[in-house]
Amino acid sequence: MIDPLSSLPGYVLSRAAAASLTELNRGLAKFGLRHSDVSLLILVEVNPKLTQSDAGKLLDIQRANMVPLVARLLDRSLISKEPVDGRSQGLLLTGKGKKLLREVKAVVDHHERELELSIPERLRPHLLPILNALWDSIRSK
Amino acid sequence: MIDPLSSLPGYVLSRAAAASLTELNRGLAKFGLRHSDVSLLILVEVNPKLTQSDAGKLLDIQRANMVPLVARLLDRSLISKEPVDGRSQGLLLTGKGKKLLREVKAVVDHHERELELSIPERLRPHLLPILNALWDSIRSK
DNA sequence: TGATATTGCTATTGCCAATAGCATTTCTTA
DNA sequence: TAAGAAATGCTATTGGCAATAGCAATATCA
Repeated sequence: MIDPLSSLPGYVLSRAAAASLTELNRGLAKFGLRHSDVSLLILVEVNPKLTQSDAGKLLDIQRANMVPLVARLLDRSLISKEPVDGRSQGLLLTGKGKKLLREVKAVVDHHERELELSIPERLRPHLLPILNALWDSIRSK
Repeated sequence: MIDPLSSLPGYVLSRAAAASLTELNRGLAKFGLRHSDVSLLILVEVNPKLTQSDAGKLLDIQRANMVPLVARLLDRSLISKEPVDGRSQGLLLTGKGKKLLREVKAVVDHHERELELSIPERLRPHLLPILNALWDSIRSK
């Protein structure tokens, strides 16, 4: 059985990412969270009062799609909103959010470490530069 | 605005993949195809009479999810089925499928080339080995 | 001030992956 | 060879995520 796809970077990139997400989401399930929730929590943690729109720009998620994501975390009191001006509100981690995030981060860290270890040692230094170069260039189109 | 996510390989992998897929799907739209359609077409082209289940294994798509995918391509007469034994059927490209695939491949090739060119030259030789290592290791869990 | 941009939102659509379960056929092995 | 196990294709459903179009309120800028 011939696999003509494993020589296509774009295809392998997508497959690897899908498999990695499935794996990560499996680990996050016990918190009732998805990877997108976690990415927002991490982002808000280091950027308190970040606007929902700005978060979307960093996460590459459109405004309209941020709504249910933020709403879910609000419902669970993991984040809160605080008015910045008449139309925008800053996002903040609640105490509950901070506490949960500490546990969640252990899962994320483990996942990231496994990912690093899964490639040959000599290639590891190139992992992040390559991925970031890909992202930067595609996103800026 | 601090971006704590760009140092997480798993996160950047997913973002890069999502952006890459969006880009590719934009190019495929004029054929009324999605990336998943194309991956199956390419796979069947080099593996005539490949079983739907085996295709799923290579594509990392579950049996149940192969059904609508195959159905769509059958409806458009891009592939056909031929009995292999009492329960399985082999997939084949039709003439129409082969013809369309030739055009589609130009778009895919262009996309893949852009991807390669988007990373610094010295990193290019590492691109496929890294991605394939990631995929292999995650998938085999 | 008037035009333009931004923010957050509603509503909808489509793709994709996961899960559970079913009938039929094939394989295995005792 | 008969019985249990596995494989194949499928139905049906669910949930997550991204894309699009459009709206009201607010802010910005010429």
